[in-house]
Amino acid sequence: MGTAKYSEIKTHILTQIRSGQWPENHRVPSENQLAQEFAVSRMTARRALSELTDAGILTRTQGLGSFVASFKSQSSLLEIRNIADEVKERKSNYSCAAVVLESIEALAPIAIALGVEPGTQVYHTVLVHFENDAPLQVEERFVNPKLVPEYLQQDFTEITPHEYLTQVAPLTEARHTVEAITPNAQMCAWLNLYNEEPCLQVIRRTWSERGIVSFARLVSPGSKYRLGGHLTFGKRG
Amino acid sequence: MGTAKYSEIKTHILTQIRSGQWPENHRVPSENQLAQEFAVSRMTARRALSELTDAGILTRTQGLGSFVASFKSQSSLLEIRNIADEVKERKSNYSCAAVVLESIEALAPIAIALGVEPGTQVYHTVLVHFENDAPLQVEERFVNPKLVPEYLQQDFTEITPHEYLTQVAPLTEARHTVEAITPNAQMCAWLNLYNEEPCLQVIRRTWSERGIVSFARLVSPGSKYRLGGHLTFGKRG
DNA sequence: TTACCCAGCTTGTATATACAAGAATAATGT
DNA sequence: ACATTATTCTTGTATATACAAGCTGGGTAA
Repeated sequence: MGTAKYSEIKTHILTQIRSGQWPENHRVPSENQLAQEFAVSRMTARRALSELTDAGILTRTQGLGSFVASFKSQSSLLEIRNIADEVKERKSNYSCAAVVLESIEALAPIAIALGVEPGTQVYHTVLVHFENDAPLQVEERFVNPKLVPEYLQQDFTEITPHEYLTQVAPLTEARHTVEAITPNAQMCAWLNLYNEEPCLQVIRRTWSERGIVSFARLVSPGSKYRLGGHLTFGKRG
Repeated sequence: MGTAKYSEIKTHILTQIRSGQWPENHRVPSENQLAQEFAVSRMTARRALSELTDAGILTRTQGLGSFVASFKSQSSLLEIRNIADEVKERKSNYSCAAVVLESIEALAPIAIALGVEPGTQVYHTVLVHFENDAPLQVEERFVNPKLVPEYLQQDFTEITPHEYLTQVAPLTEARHTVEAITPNAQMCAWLNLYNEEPCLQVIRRTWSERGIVSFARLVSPGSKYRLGGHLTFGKRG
C-alpha cells in the first residue's frame, strides 16, 4: 500500500470499481477533476489514470475521457475466453441449453469451494454450449446465493453466466486449473460421446469484493476443443 | 509505431534486448544517460524505462539502476512454467532423462511448423521429466539448427531446453495450445502408463528475432499434472 | 433547416525543476 | 585496520507549464 498520492488515487478508483459503484463503461473523473478533488497536480492525477489504463482497468480516448474498461476484455486476461464469442468468431452457429437449474444443499466439497457452511442452499446450473448443434462444452456452476440472489432467474440463452456474474459482482480474483480427465457417464451423455474420449476440464473459482462468487467446471471433448494462448514480447494490446 | 520520443527510446531498448546484445540482467543506461543520448528531458527518458518496467521487461531498483529482467519471469507470463521449478517448489526430487537426441530430416508437418524446407535437417530431442523417479512429463522438441546450432551439445540434465533457448535466442513471441489427448503406445511407454489414460498436451511454438526457434510438445498424464492460473484484478506483481 | 466553424473540454506529449530516498563508493576519523 | 561519515549516482515522487490533438456541442452563416 503506497502512501504516494498517485497510489491513493489509484486505490480510490479501484475501490469504486470493485464495489460495483462504477460499472462497465462508467465515466471516470477527468485528470483535472481528480487533480482538484485530491489537491494534486494534473500530472499526478494523470499518472494514476495512466497506470490503471496500462493494467487494462480503464480505457481512455483523447478528447472524450476515461472509462471503466469492459470486463469482457478483462476475461481475456484469464486466458479462458467466453465460449460463445469463440464460436461466433469462427462464424459458426452458437446455441445453448440449460439442462439443470436448481437450488441444492451444498455437499462438503462444494461448500468448501464456495466458502459456505455444508448443507446451505446453493444454486446449481448445468449448461451445454453447442456449435452448429453439436455439443462443445458442458458448463457446471455452483453459485453463492447470498452474493447473487437472482442468479437462477436469468435467461442464460441470452447472457452467459460469466457475463452476468461479472456485471452483478465485479470479480477481484480468479483461479483456474486445467486438466485432462475421463468423462463419466452423465458427462458423456451431455456431450454426445459414445466412446470414452479424453476431455479437457477447466475449474475456475472467482472472487468478488464480498467473497467467493462461484465455482465452475467447464468440460469439453479433447477432439473438439483446445485452449489457445499467445504472447508477444514487449508489446501490450 | 509511435513517432513519439519516448516510444523511440522504448523500441531502441527492445531492439537491443531482442537481438541478444543486452542479455539478462544487463545494465540499461540510466535516465540521465538516455536523456543525453536522445537529447530529451529526463522525464521523457524516464517514461520509456517506466513503461518497459511495467511490462515486465526491465527491473529497476532505486539507487542501483535499470536492468534487463530475467526471462524466467517472462516465461511465467506464458502461464506454462518451467516444470523443473514446479517440482522443486513442491520439495520433490526432480530428475530428467534424455531418451532421444538426434538430427533428422524434417517431415512436412514439422517443417511447416518450423518454417523450413521439408527434408532439411532439424534437431529432435525427447526428454522425460521425473518427480520422485515417476515420469511426470514428456517433452518432445524440434529445433531449427540454423538458429541454435549447438543445441544438441547441451547437457539437458543441467539446463532445461527452454532455459537454454531463451538464453541463446531471446524469444519475441510464443503461441501455445492446450488440449486433452489419448497417448499412443510410445508415449505410454515413456510415461509408464499401462491403461490408456487421458493426457494433457501443450504445444508451443516460439519465435525469436530471426525466425521460428522451436516447436515443442509437452505431454503429461491427466492424473498427475494440471496447469494452474491465477489472476488478481488491479494488481501487478 | 443544413452545413460549417469554433470554443471548450478531454487526453497525449514534452520539458524544467525540486526534493526524497536507496545504494555504492570514497573520504575521513578513531 | 576498522568503523563512520560524506559524496555521488541512481531511481522515485511531485509540481508547474506549454503545446498538440481529438471529440463534443453550440453558434453562425448559407
